[in-house]
Amino acid sequence: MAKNEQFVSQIADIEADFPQWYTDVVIKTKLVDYGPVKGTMVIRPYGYAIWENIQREMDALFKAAGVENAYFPLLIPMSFMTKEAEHVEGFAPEVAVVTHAGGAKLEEPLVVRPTSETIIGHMMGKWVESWRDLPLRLNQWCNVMRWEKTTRPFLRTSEFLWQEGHSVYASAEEAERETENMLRLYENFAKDVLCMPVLTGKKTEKEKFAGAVATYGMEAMMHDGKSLQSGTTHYMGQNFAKAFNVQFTDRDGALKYGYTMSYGVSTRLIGAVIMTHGDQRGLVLPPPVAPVQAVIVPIAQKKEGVLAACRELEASLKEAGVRAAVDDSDNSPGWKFNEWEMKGVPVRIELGPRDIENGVMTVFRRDVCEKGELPLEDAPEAVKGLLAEIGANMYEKAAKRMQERVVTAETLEELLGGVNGGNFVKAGWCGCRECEDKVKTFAQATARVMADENTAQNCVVCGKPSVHTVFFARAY
RNA sequence: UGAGGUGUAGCGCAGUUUGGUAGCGCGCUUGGUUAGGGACCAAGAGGUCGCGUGUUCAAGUCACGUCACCUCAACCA
Repeated sequence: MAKNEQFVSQIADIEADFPQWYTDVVIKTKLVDYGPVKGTMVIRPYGYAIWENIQREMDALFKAAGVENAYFPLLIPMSFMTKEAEHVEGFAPEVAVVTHAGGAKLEEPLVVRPTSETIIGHMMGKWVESWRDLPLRLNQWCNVMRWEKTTRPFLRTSEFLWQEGHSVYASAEEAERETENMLRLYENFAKDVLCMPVLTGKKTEKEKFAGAVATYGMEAMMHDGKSLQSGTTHYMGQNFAKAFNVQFTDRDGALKYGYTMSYGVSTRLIGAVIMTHGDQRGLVLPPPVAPVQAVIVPIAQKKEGVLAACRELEASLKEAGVRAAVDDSDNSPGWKFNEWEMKGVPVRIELGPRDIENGVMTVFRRDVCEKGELPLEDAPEAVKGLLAEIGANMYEKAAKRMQERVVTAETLEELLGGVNGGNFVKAGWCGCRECEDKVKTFAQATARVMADENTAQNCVVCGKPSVHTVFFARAY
């Protein structure tokens, strides 16, 4: 018991020191380790398995929507980056540049992709000739590099894994619609797969992607009330099409520029999941992405028949499509309980001589930390039902917390009070950059997304009529 | 880039004030006993005290320099 307390105390207090709690959890649960180059992280097998599950689930949605996977080069000629003026301005400070290769200085420096709009735009310019080639809808799973000044595992690292989707359409309407559709796809993914509620909406001019006409984002609320941008979609208009000559001959025989859009989510989603669902014991993983959904802990495992019964249960769960595992290590049961709880496994099954005798299994739910008993008969169906219930409960819990912590403000003081209390603050905004900047200076909060409808009367800063109702929050 | 802090075993730390044989807890290895919430006993392995220069009979400890990391600020689809 004393030992347990000592161990648990190694994880920072989630209420008192949330950033430290986060760091403790990602390191101690062996999700990641720090890389030798500053700002990089090594994703360990347990962390990578979460990413694989995210990839698989999201890929299925993309395929169903008609998006195809492709791959483009890591290195981009510097000249590509400079073709779109705003784009280069936005990314220049954080690109890594390759100046030497093959033992000699390169004629033209190459940038390590911070995002692939330019190189994909370049290729699309070659591939698109006719209206029959459109729409062209591609996605790639890859790594990108952005040389950030301060980093934190998953939330902001110099190199990270993501998917970036890029599409060209013949008309502005279609491209804009796709931008909003993809935002909705992300929102549903957050809900159904990550059990995570998000706020979605259009970004302000100040916050939009470098080179975009419009950016939409989804923002998740972390335990401390700060916001984490967890996915974005961008409508580019013809900005990139013109920079990269993405032209096609339309039905009417006229040569026209296409309309492009892009969208992406990254390993940051893992950080969002950790910070949304985690508790004082460590991770709480949504069942759809948990590498192990049900761990079986044998009790008195050296006793005749115990381990065999565990294996049998494991096999039947796997048969039913549950990611199950038996922990037959030499550690004591208590040690295993704590270890797997810290690692966020949704369901733990304890199986000992007593259970086997009674034809039951002891079942522990990670989301509510409660133990119960279920009959061993029909265990796979029961566990599957439990996993679904856990997922639904995790979403409800997080959604309720978010709802409770969205407040409105009429004045800057109220806004400051709101974000200080760990809330998202819904407030009116006149639409000018000066007022947006004042909020940042006064309350260290930024406009996360704009609500679909303007429901506020006046701008929270200057008092002029409100043009957009904005969700302000402190952000990671 | 500004301010502050920390570098001692895999992890967490004590030791630095006042220079004198390198320590503790956890983890790890081996053997045994255990097992329903981080078990116990015994025996082990593991360190150029971030790096460099200097002072000294003697430096983890003092001085100067340097590097790395952390926190806050700034920066940041």
